[in-house]
Amino acid sequence: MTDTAERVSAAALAILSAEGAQAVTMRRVAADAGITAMATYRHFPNREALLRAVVDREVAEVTSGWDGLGRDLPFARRVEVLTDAFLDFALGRPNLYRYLVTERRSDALRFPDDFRAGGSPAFAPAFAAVSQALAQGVLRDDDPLEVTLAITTPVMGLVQLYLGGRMTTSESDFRALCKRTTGRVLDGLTA
Amino acid sequence: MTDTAERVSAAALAILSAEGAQAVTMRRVAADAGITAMATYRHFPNREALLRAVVDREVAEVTSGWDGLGRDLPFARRVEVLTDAFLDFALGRPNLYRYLVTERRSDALRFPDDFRAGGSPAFAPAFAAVSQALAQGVLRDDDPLEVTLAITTPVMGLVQLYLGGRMTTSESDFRALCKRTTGRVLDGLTA
DNA sequence: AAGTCGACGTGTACAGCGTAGACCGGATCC
DNA sequence: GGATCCGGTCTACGCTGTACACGTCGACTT
Repeated sequence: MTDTAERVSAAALAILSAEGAQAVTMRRVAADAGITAMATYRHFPNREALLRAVVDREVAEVTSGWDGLGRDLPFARRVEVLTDAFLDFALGRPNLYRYLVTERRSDALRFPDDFRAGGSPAFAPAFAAVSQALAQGVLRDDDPLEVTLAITTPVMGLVQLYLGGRMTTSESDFRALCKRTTGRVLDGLTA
Repeated sequence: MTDTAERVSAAALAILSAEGAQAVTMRRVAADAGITAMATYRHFPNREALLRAVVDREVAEVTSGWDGLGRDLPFARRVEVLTDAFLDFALGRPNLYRYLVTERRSDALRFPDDFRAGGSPAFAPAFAAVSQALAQGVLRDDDPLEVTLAITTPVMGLVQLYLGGRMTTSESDFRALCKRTTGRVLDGLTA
């Protein structure tokens, strides 16, 4: 990656993080990087590819620490730690997260095959934790992929509400709500 | 609502449903409605307001039948029926649904106050079902709002994955997965 | 009957967007 | 030393939302 390409990426990431994808215009990115709009196309074929490259790198960076997270903790605690890491990302970089889940890309990782293969950096740690808990008999015998979904999707749904401005709660209250919710999923709701 | 305004709405809804919000341009809506782009502004102050009006009406229409849904069924079945109705909407009108959850509006209904007051047409039926099940002792004693979230957000998260093209499953398999997931939430995951 | 007014519509125009295409200086390679 | 390519510029095209000035027509007032 040349120096200029690096500056372009950095500019795009800064705008995306601060103001969201719609604010990332080629002209503005180029201006911030100190070049002409058209010079940007020497480094990225088009706007979409630029955004994708930027987001991919950032996601890889953010999720790189998630792998061994809470490996030695009891399962319920481990889930909390993973949830916190996920929320750090989703709430800490809301524009990035929103773009990530909103964007429809053809090369997206797909359930169930890619997920089973551990291709998704965000899903894999949870999947590993669930698999281990199943092996240890902490969780009732069940399909590990689907159990992982049952644990992770509630938080995704809650984050969707929160980032959509549908919750008045403070961030810390929201985080607590997420943990209570996963707790309910683990314990069940029926009497 | 004048006849022209009605045609504008209809045109906007058609484009939105078929191709998504980004395809709804004022010029195209106007052309489909048989007027000039600027005439549209006689009826709606701007594009955002047009989209909002259209979506609001459609959502009210779609959710109007959800109220008494499955009232006489046992709770688990009732949840399935509500899930199906929700999925009918989310999967049947994906562009509409996507716009709805993506859009950040200042007047959005907010958790917990508006939800408790039953303001959300999509949330209220589930909330009513949960409240009743709590009263009948079918569900373990808990906060009804949060229990409703625990039941509904997994499906929202799954739909986010599905509509984002992150699932290879067929629609019917996906619907079954949604129901298995809510089943797991009701029963709990721990051994 | 004449005058006024508001609702509805058009035409023109502007600034901003992604990006195609032509061009150009300089380094690098045969 | 000529060819090639890389990174950059400038210009331009076809889109977008929408501001603004203007025209028309029915209804209401005087």
